[in-house]
Amino acid sequence: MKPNIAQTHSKFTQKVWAATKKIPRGKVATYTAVAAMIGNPRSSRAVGNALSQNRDAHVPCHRVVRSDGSIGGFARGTEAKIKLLQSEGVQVARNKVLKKYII
DNA sequence: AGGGTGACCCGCT
DNA sequence: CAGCGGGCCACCC
Repeated sequence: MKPNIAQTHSKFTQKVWAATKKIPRGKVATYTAVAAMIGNPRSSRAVGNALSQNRDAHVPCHRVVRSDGSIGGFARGTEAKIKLLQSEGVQVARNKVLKKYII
């Protein structure tokens, strides 16, 4: 269960968003990669948590996928996430982004 | 301080 | 290739 979403975001969460913003259009990064960018290569799970808190489009959270290329999650649904990626030129097949697009 | 949850990951079967 | 189990981490009550 997810009670109420806190408005005050921790340092960690902000770092996650900052790293996510750096992902270039047309490319994608894995949760682990983002975790590594902020200096916590093992916090991939926590990264997913942080991104789930972000409901705004200012952060390209749709450019973050799983390490195996599978889509992962998205507040507005997996379908929407895939569409966004494709609209940016990222090819998706069988609910997975091609490895070549992963940084 | 402790327990539960989640947009994860990896190894084994 | 799919399913299961155990491990990791940050955050909430």
